[in-house]
Amino acid sequence: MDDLKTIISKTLNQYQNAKQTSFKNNRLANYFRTEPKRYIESYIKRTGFHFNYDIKSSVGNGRWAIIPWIVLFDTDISTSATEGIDIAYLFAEDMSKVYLSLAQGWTYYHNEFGTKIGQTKIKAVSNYWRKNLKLTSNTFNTKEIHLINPLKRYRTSLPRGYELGNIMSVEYNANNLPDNQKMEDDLALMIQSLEELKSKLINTKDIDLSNKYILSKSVITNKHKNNEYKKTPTKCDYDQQSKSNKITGLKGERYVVEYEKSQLQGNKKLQSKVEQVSVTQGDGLGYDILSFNPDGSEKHIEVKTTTDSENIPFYISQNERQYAKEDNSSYWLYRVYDINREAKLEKYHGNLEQYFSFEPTDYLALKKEN
DNA sequence: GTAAGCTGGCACCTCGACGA
DNA sequence: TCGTCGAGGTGCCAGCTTAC
Repeated sequence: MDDLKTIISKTLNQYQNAKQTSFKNNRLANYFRTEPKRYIESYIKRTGFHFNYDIKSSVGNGRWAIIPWIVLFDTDISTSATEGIDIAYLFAEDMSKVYLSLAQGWTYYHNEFGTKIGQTKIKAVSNYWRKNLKLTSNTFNTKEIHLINPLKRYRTSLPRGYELGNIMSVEYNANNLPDNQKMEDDLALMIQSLEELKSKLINTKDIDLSNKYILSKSVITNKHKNNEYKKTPTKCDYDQQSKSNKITGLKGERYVVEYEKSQLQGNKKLQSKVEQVSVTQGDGLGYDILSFNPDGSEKHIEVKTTTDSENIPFYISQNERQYAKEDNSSYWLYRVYDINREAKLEKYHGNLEQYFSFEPTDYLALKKEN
């Protein structure tokens, strides 16, 4: 199986020649349809990211595409390259470069608004996300990307749509591709950004609703100090951000696993049973880490991690609160903070009501009966 | 008035998924 | 295995707009 760098390098080097040959049963086209999916899937499994995803790639259907692409979807918010927001490798027409981009599907805007207005709309939404996402790394920038020759006339609006749909990106020059490890690291950071964006959507099941919300520019988000509500395009949901920040969360969980093992150094049998169940069994158990007390009784540890101080509030669901009450004797909440500097840990045992106050952050709206 | 550019509609192509 | 259908993409063409 080829790695990410090899896949991208092969495409950059061979695509223009391949375009001169028949599209049907083309070797590069077949390679491009299968190999990126295979590699990225194995990468996600290896890294332990937990989200529902799909991977697609295209060099065109029936004809060679001007801009070949590889797309990684979070299927909660996007299932097609034509709509929603996803992570895309977009190859420049002249194959001089490829962008890893947090990208919007252009066809949605095209079909909804037509080419001219659609371009204005998609640009507005890109700008919105640029302002409202934290740039977690200096790797990415929010400059416009250049996939096509601006002096050339194109029959299709797709390439320009891809350019305008870019929210943030990193450019890889064909003559100076980074090593595979750097590409994987960038992909991990981009997944982190996508998950942050997902947490800020108005409705993750309806991207159309979120787009309309952004385009309306009448955004009610933050609770004002005087219990009034103000209109602002900025959301500051620290809790949601914390929840969505998979990388930070995984780092925190791994930190706790190592910490717990260090506490069980005298009992190798118990030490070997410490398990990151959020990865091995999924999120449904109500806790992240299975560990043990020295007497062998189980500890069910929920890990809450932030990059900032311990005073930053964190998100906890109603189910998690309920689980803490029901599993009072075994339940622990480990609060990991300053994870990117010198990680620190605070531990809370049993019912969380004695340690924290809780504020509701979401409401379920039920239609009133007439 | 005319030519060039832009846009949307439509036709057509291939591929992959799915069901009979 | 074969037929059907949807997805994703491009080319052609007519109609509208704009610049000279």
